[in-house]
Amino acid sequence: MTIYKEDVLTTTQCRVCPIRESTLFKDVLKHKLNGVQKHRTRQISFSARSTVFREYEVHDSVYTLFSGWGIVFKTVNNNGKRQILRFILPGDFIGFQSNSDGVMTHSVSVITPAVFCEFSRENLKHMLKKDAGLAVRLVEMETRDMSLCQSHLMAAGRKTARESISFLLLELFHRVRIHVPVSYDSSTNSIGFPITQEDIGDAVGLTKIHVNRVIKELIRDKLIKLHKKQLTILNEKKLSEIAEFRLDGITGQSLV
Amino acid sequence: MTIYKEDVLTTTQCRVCPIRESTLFKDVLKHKLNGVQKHRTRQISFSARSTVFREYEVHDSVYTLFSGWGIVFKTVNNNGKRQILRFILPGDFIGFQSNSDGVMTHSVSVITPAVFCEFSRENLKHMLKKDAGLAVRLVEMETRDMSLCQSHLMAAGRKTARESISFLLLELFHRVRIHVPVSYDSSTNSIGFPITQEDIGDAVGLTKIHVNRVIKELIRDKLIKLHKKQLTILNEKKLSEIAEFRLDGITGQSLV
DNA sequence: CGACCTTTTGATTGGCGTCAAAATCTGTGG
DNA sequence: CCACAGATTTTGACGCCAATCAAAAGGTCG
Repeated sequence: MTIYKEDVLTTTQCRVCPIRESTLFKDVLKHKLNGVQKHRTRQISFSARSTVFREYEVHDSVYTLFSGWGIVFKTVNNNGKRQILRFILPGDFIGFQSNSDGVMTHSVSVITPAVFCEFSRENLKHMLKKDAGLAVRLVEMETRDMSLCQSHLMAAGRKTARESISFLLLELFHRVRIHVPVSYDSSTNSIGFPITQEDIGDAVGLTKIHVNRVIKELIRDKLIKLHKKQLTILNEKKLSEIAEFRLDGITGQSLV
Repeated sequence: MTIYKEDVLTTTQCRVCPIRESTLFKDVLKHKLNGVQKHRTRQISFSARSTVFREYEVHDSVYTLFSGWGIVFKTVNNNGKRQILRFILPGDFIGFQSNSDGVMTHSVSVITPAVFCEFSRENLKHMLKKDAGLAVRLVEMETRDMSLCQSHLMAAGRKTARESISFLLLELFHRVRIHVPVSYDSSTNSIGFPITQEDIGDAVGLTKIHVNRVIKELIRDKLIKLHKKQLTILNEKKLSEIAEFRLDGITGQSLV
């Protein structure tokens, strides 16, 4: 983990960052950014597969991802197994918790090289208390993440391997397509897809071996193509049926 | 579903209700309750095993549970299987979503006879925009629920049946003990426990048959007792170790 | 008391895990 | 630019946890 930039961001720097529609500070950018930036805000870059913070650690920053992919996960101490709770894409917000001791309930690390913008959680909490609009935006993002988490719970608990994996692929495909358009190639209907089959397994609750068997099936059935870190959706209709996937909850519609 | 009381609640009626510490309207009770109550607020009671609202339906109310137990769940359309996403206890808040079309992403029904207090979601959204304190409280509750959902995802994905079931029993035990003290008997360390083994299975992603086998084991090992809708924790230390259970995230500490 | 719901037990099956190892890809240094 | 080491994917054999099927026993409520 290397500090990319220690000093405070300027408004200009933030404007050029690829912050997507549903990002926490969307409205803030217009008129309150100076307030946000006053307190220990900086960019940090991480090398591939490195750790941002760990479960059980005290950590008092929150982050917005600028570029790269990351994961939020927990580990079973008994057996060391990992469960990925969600994938983080550019524009996503992480690290917020409402407990007062600052002990994290999950770990975050990155898959690819990644750049985050860091904020103080305490400062964010102060701002939330004063700015209802900001708080509402946070609620929105939380409910979207909650909806996704619930879909994953349903997949892990009640769906077959084929269904769960199809769901995850479609979810990531559409999140990238909508929120990270630079990584989406509309001519081939494909996205950059930097995660391993082991990551997929840890997200849906399967072993990498079984993930591989199922993915080969999906490829054999001409539903997807997966090659050189590129994921192509060949038959979205059929895949969506298998996964029982629907776009609501991915789009992140606004409350306002 | 029967309408218990059509007219608006009075402040007095609300005071006597067993609203627990972390309820959404905690602070509001003091000085803003009139505002909350102005718009179509009433009590509704449901008979055991009846439905409050269903996934895919448009539904524009939100609720606080006064008494009884309920569940939030989703159903796999392919095979009709149910996944319980969370159990609702007195004081819990349900029905909030940030999507604008009001189509619910999950179903809610009750286990026991239950009484809810109903609010208009639109009205709540308006209030949120004006009242940062209320929004912050909602964020708090959302993050607590999120933390629980993530724990369940980890259980479903990466824990054994014994571990998952132990976790669920401990979670419910402590939530009742802390938030519904009337249902907790400290002399026997037991709680009223109205759910079936099938409900447990649908929450952790197992069949009722397997749940039964595992629960019999837990009873044989003198970790719990389960009789006549009463759950007794006999060996909390060992059970917590098996489940990797910790109280953080259940207590619902305040952000403020 | 009778119908239905829930729990319990037994027998059998199957989806996915585990173990092992080969094949392929990737990135890094010489 | 190649070589090599480690990471990732792929394949096969085998085992086990939990699902499925079936049915009895016990509880609950009108």
